Amino acid sequence: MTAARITRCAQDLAEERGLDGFTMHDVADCAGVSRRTLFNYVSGKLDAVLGVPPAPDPSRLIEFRAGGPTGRLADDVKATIGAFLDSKDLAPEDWERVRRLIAADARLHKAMHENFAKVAAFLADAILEREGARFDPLRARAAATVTLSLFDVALDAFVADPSTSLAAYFMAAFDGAAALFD
Amino acid sequence: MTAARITRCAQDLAEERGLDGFTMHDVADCAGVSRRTLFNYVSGKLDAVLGVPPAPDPSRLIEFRAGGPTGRLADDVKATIGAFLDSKDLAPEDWERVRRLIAADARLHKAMHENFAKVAAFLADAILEREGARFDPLRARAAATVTLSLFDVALDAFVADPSTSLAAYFMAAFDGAAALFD
DNA sequence: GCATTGCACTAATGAAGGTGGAGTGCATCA
DNA sequence: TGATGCACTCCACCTTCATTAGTGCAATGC
Repeated sequence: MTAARITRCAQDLAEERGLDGFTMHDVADCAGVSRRTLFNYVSGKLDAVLGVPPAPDPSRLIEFRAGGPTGRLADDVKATIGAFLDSKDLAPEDWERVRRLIAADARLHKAMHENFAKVAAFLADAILEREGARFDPLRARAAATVTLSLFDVALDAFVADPSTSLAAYFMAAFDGAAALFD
Repeated sequence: MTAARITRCAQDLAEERGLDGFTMHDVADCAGVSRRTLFNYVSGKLDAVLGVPPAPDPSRLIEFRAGGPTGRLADDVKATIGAFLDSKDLAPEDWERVRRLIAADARLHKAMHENFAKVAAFLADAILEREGARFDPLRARAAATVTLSLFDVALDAFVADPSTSLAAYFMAAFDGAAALFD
């Protein structure tokens, strides 16, 4: 449908001409909507190219806040973020294209980081709710920052070598960080 | 002596005029050395203002690589970084001035981050040596990135509220991250 | 003999100005 | 009610220029 068409057009144009080589008017023409309408589907140019970011699954968040799915915080963070990262159901060649685009322009890399930063902040709030007084604001901040930095590690690894999925790299980075705190 | 004089002059000038409002020639005149000699003491303008970064203590690094001081990785990382952050022996009012300068100019904040990034990379190498095959490159990268992000949390907290030392904030952030992996 | 310094050079940065296009609000239309 | 046209603001990027940061090298002085 329209959002997918927009993404495909934006990616085609970005690969051909680079991020600065096409306008949102070009994308709109390609996708068959007006430029104004385009912004009803994507929040900006970078998201047009990257595709609409997935929304966190409300039921998983409810479960997480209630202490699930396993009861162990680390495992539950892992499961929740892993599911989020896997929720973007792209074919391998689409992931490969996203990877190439991210590698080619630091602004896209930064946008990925920033999109995930929102998720990490959300998760920190959820941790505060779930864990109560055990987590003060500094701890919540540390948790969010660490989660985000592990995403960065995973993203860098994915861009460098896409034979492993972003979610799997995140899991590995998470385990690596856990080993630091053994 | 000379390095301390350079730092004091650079800080005076930075507080009066902002980072762009004085030249290295001004600092040199104030400190009583030539501009050329100034660079024998500091690597650049930002380090003139922040003071020369401490060097990691070689004996502590040797101890760390050998599996010390306690044998538990998390405790040893904490102890080693804590000692490093405490090794800059400034009076409270000097720390307060550094804090004000960092808060006033993002470039100084960034320089602090980058100075610590070198330490974090060093530590990751030391972890690789100490822990051997248990830590592959991705794990080492995750460890370094997490350590650096916890420094960022500590630095932000210190700039916002300097009633606690940078080292103590780092310890608290480290414990907060450890709680994430419980 | 080594640290300081002067000098000349390159590289980097900030300021200022301009521009195209991103992003947004609002009214109209189908 | 969603799509669209239109007008507007804001912003990122580019260019130009001047200043200064940073650096290498040779000379000097203690």
